[in-house]
Amino acid sequence: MKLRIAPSPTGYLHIGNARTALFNWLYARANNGKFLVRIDDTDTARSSEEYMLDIVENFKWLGIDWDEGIEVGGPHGEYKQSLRFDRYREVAESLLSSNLAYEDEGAIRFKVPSENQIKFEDITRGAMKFELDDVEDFIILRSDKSPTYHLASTVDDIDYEITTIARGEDILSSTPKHILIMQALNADIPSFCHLPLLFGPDGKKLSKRHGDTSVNLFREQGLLPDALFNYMCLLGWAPGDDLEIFSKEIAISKFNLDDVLPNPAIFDTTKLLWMNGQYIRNISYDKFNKLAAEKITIEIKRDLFDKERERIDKILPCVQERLETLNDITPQIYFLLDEPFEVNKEDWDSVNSEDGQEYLFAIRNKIKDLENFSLENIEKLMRDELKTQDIKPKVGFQITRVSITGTKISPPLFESIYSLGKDGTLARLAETIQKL
RNA sequence: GGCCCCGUCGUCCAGAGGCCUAGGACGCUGGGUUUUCAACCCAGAAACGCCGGUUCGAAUCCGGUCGGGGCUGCCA
Repeated sequence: MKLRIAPSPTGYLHIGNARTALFNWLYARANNGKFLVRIDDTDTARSSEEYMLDIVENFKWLGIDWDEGIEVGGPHGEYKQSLRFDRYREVAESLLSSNLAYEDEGAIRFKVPSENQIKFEDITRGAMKFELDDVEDFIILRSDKSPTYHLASTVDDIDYEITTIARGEDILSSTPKHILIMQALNADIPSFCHLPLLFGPDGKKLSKRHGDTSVNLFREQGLLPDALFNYMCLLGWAPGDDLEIFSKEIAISKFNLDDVLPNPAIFDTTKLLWMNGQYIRNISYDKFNKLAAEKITIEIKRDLFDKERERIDKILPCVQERLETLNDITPQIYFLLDEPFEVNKEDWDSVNSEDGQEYLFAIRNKIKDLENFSLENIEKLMRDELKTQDIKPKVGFQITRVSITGTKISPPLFESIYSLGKDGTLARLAETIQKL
């Protein structure tokens, strides 16, 4: 069994293409088959090297690997259609000379036999039947002698011995043309599977007009590849037993193209974000720490100082619990960086009170005298002072939070203070008190 | 218009004649926990497009209808 994905490098890797690649990959892996990646760049005007690199790079990022094709090589050259135009011309010429095609204004058209029909079995859709009367003679070689998609794709599928073609449903109506070419070339007809399309929230084929739907974007937004992978699996398929969060291994062990739903799915990022949060919470501390450092560095556009790293290390476990994407990290740890510190005016006003101010003075003096600046001692000190003054936690803690972190929304208070360190905390408190 | 595909909660999925007074998840609403935001826990609202037929019995099979979508390029 051999499957393939054949992206056209006319744009960054699109989420729809990624999903198609994923299902092909899963099916190949589930059946001990081969998976091949080739580049369908017959549209030379719109294709670019940059897009090709992006597509390949993002397949890898998602954890999709391949046994044959672009970059990894194989018995059929470089797996780029733009390098095989001679081969396609040769096939077009042979079709021409055997009278199965004809010239039309410099182009070559395939002659579709009339009064006949093409039947095939689609893996997810069952029996398909097309009347050839409805299929026009179609161009296989353009007047500039470049091949069209129908020709190039079909010739490659034959030459590379693809046994199962699983692609988007948008090509379902073109399949009779491809079968026609295969028959004309006396090739074996592979199995076909037309996967349901991914729709945007408006119920239309997912495309540019729905905004950026590239895999890149999700990557930049701080999605984990495993989370995206898992989520895409769920678009048109499920492993059963109401299992929703699962590993690639599980997916491979359960996957079957037969089970893929024939109806389109709307790509909605809400659940994806939730799932990403689940994945973030499940990765190891070390891995999270590494990812977080990378993200922060990118966002503040400089390396972290050792002191900053120490502080961030302390708070990260708390941060890991309250994230949706990796991009949510920096705002939460920003108060620990050696960057200009600012208190949000609105937040300050909403937590400011006379009791609060008194509390601030008191804990500042107590912290100054605190010898062992441990998490436990900080908590004890702050709770004791609450009792001394007989005020509610909210009154004392919230004003402290804003003084220390600059905002009402932050990681847990004691951990934040502990991470900031004694000197840092005293400095922040002093700064606030001075402004009173 | 023609050809083709599709139709279960707002969304994703379960359901392959009786286990369905339709299940799970996200989201939503309410509650709990709580020093903020999250996370977490509990509860709730929420769907078989419609009409016929087959059958003792249909979300499941058939027909029609309506609705949505795709293709209809010398794009893929």
